[in-house]
Amino acid sequence: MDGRGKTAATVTLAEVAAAAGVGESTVSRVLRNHGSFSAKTRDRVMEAVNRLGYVPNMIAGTLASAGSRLVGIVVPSFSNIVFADVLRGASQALEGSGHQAVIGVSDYDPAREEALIASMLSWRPAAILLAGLEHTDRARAMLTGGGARVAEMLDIDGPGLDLVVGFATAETGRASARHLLARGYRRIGYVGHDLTRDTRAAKRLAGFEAALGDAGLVLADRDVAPVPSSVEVGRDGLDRLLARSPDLDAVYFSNDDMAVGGYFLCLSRGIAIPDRLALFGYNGLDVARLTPQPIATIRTPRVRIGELAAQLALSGAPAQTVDVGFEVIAGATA
Amino acid sequence: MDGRGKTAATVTLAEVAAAAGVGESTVSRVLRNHGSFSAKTRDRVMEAVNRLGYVPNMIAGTLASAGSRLVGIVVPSFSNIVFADVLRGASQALEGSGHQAVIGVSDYDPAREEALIASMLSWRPAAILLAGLEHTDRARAMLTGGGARVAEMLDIDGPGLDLVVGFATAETGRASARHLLARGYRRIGYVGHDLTRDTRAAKRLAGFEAALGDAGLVLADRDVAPVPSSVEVGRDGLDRLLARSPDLDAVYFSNDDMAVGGYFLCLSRGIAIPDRLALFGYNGLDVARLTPQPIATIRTPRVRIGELAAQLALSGAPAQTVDVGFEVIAGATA
DNA sequence: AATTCATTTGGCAGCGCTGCCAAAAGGTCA
DNA sequence: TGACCTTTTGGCAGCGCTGCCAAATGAATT
Repeated sequence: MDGRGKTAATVTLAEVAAAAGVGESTVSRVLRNHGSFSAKTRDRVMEAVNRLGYVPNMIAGTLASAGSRLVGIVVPSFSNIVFADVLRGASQALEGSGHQAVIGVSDYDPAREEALIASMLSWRPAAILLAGLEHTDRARAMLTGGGARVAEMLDIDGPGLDLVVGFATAETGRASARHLLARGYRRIGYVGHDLTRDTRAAKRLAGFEAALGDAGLVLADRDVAPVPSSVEVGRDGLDRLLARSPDLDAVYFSNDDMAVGGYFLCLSRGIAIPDRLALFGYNGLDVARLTPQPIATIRTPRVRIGELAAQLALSGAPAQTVDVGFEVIAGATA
Repeated sequence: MDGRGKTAATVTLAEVAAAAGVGESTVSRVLRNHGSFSAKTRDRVMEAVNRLGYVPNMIAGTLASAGSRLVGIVVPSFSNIVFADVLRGASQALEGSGHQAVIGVSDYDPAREEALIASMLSWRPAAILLAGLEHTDRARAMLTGGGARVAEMLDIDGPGLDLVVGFATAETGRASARHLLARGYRRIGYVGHDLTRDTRAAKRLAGFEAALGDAGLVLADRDVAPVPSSVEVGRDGLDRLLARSPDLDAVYFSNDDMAVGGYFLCLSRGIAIPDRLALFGYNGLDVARLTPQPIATIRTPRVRIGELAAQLALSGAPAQTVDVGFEVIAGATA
């Protein structure tokens, strides 16, 4: 137990073969349940495997057979429930097919994403799953090299590299605006977080503003904090926004974390929801549906997106874009 | 573009060597910046690498050099912020040292954890990071095989296999009880989730009850739902608990998700907090600190735990248990 | 018993890279 | 100029496994 990863006495296939008194290829066939062998042989081999505590070496197996059972996944963050759900869906799908997820976090940084993609490709993964359609040119070039299938998840507003699984991001913003407009709200503000990093949040806002424009309106005011989204940032953003524009009758938040923060501010201040102020979020977050008044939001099938992306990427499906849709949840705050 | 992961025309080290007019080992040395070579040679090699778009094959490299730069991480869930934070910490640490995280989700199932460990070991990882100290015997046996360093995270209440990084789980329960007792609460209930799967939640409850016992008290009532924790389960659990035992003056929740659900129930019902009912959670969850009244809870350094576990496992540190401690956050609900 | 065919098995050449060693090239000094 | 030392370089044998092919075995048929 010296602490170094020296693999003291690793048992190899050849040793198992010798112990079982069969050839190496026979052991390999039995272990992979591939090709034919007699029941007697199988028992002999399995006995030796268990007795010696043999653990197959995927590194060698992959090298020999060309084509790994690894799948690279790059997400912007672990903390955002959106990506946690996507990862969950993807893991589920991978589990079934005997693949392993190699996961990296880009922290919403395209350069980090590029670096992660490069290092993942060096493991010759069967597929790479990414969030969104925005990548550096070099990342694109590496991915189109042809080695691995590529699935871009969550956003379908634009051309993809291979597989694209998601929903129309800008359209979610438009739908949110239409919902508020249909309920008669006219003096609408926006509370958001770092839009330069979170390009999908920026697309939602663009769609939202476009729909307001169609109705002859503009965003009355906005507060955008250059930091990641959180309950706190939503609360403080709404606080600032209302200080500047007390006459707003509705606020669109960049996501449900932010909206929950706004909701808490209203609770603390005794601001009547939705009569005095309507709130609209984005994500269908668990906690936002269970506040005393469920928060109006957009629900997207995130787990399904991860699952479908993984399935398609591993099934050899042709390059395509799959729109899984989204749903407006009316809630009680708008 | 037939969709199969065939790696159309993969460039190999040998091809780069030929293109640069040098030997294979020279290319290898330059690429790994290891051993000596002249500046002129380096430029020639790098030019060829870029021109051909060479991507090193880690599979082959690892096989040849014995010892991979993969680190296996098995967590019970992606959705629970605790593990998201631990993963974030671990990823950060791995990033710096040029390692890749291979992540699996056990869904709180020891058998699945065992299967994941087995399949990760077949990638000959440098280390394996796990949540908690509870594992199947076979999992333990595989892990002590010596191939990879092992770090068990979050819980230090018991013997570990190698490295253990966390805090005294039962003691968090005791501290929670002492806090409530010090504030004068005596009729205390518990609202929890699936304790057979979440063994750490069970340990917290055991500690909590032990501290009550020290004060000559017992848990007045409890509601335990056999499902994963969520805001909704906490809300409904408190609802049931209060229907049965309306005279409780405080409730301990299995975690902050659950406590937030309870808090929302109180808001809806107009139950005065903490005068009529005190609430105590566990986790130091973002949203629980931002409710109009911050929820009393225990904060643990989760990101730090992931980071430290990864660092120690990769640094060749001797087997040891590191207690990173925890903190009682008084909040406004107890 | 001889022939044919299907099933089961073993041998061995790589997969692409690294580590080791020996050889070549370059520098220094007498 | 030649001996000696240092730096740089190339060759090649594996790492542990899989895929291919040929050989051995067994069953069925004439």
